[in-house]
Amino acid sequence: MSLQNALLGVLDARPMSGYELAQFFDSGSGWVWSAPQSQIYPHLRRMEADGLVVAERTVRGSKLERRVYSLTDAGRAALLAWIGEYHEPPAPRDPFALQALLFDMVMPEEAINVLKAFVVEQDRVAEQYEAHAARLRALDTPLLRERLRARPEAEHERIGRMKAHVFAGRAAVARQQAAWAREAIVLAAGPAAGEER
Amino acid sequence: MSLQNALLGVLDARPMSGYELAQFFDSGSGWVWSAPQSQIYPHLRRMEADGLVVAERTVRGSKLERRVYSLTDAGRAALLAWIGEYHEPPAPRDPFALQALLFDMVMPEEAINVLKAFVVEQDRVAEQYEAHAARLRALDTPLLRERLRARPEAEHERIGRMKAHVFAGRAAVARQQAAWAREAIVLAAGPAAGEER
DNA sequence: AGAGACATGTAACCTGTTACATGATTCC
DNA sequence: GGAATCATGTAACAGGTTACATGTCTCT
Repeated sequence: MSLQNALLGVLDARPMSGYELAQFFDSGSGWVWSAPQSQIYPHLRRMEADGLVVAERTVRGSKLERRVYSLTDAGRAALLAWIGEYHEPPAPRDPFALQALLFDMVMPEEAINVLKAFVVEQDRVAEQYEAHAARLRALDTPLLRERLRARPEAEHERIGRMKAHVFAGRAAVARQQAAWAREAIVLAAGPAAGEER
Repeated sequence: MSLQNALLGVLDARPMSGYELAQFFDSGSGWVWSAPQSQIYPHLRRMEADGLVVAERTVRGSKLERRVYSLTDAGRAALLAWIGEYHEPPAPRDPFALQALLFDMVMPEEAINVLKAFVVEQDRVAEQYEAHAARLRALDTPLLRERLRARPEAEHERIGRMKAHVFAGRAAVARQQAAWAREAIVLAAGPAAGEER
């Protein structure tokens, strides 16, 4: 269901082709949801069959067709219903926590190397999230600007702050995990030489 | 791959039947990984065919068969190799963040209700994680005790602290998310009556 | 003429979910 | 005798991944 709502949510900002949506979710911009092309094209067709979106066929040059999808009233209604309801979180499935739970089975140096790579990665993603949060707060991303065109100007700042806060939250989680991993490195090293009291 | 490593990781503590493993991952104890029975039984058969585990068939009563699986050397080696290597995190896919990004589309009260339910849930799971971390730190869970029987006593405390730290980390993330959601409630409410300066 | 972006799709496979099916054993 | 638990599975489906296939347009 979530892929569908992600697609509907982006199409609410502006109509897009499958290609544009695939770019959005395949890399970079799709920071809370990602999906490959091969999942997006068929799903758009299904959503069209279900009446959630309509495709306008347009031609670039003389032959190259694009199908530009936009929300129908039914699609928008389905999206709003989903957003307005609380949904149980998915079952926990955290490969890294699983790995970390078993670190006592390997040599400390191995665990520490894995943890260091984790720290680097978490700090990296935290920076990305923070940068994106800043752009949203400044109302300075292409998609947000499209979105705000349909909204009264008085709301713009509140909307920007709400969306920025989502990414700030992701960033905070990543920072937290990096800090956690740094503590884990100390625990994995154990009572090391030079650290005895 | 992770289901497989989760199974191997539990079997390292002690041999178990599919039924016991299914109970472990279906509810409660499987806090970092979960999987239904229907996934576990076939996977154990596959791991047996791959030589990662061996099943000892035993009979309870006069007819009821159980297959008790234990690690082979190959299984243990595969597990250790996985634990000792850094693995790229899975593509981000966070249904709640997606929902939160779109809260500006619905009425503030609706968003706030969803956020309140989220806070309750995150605080609840944080408590569970904290409780489990405390039990691990006290070396007081059945599975950990089994595990420690194969370890020199001098290591017990370090192992307990490392495992507890994993759950403490999950708890910290949950607390963080709850705090984030409380801030989000304020932002969603916006400049409300009585709050003007 | 060729490289790279534009544009849409299919096929095979793996993982995970929901529901169903079957029977034995233990405890009250 | 009946309920709960023990015990092992299958089938159909939904969601996601990797790789392949095809052709157009734009810019150099």
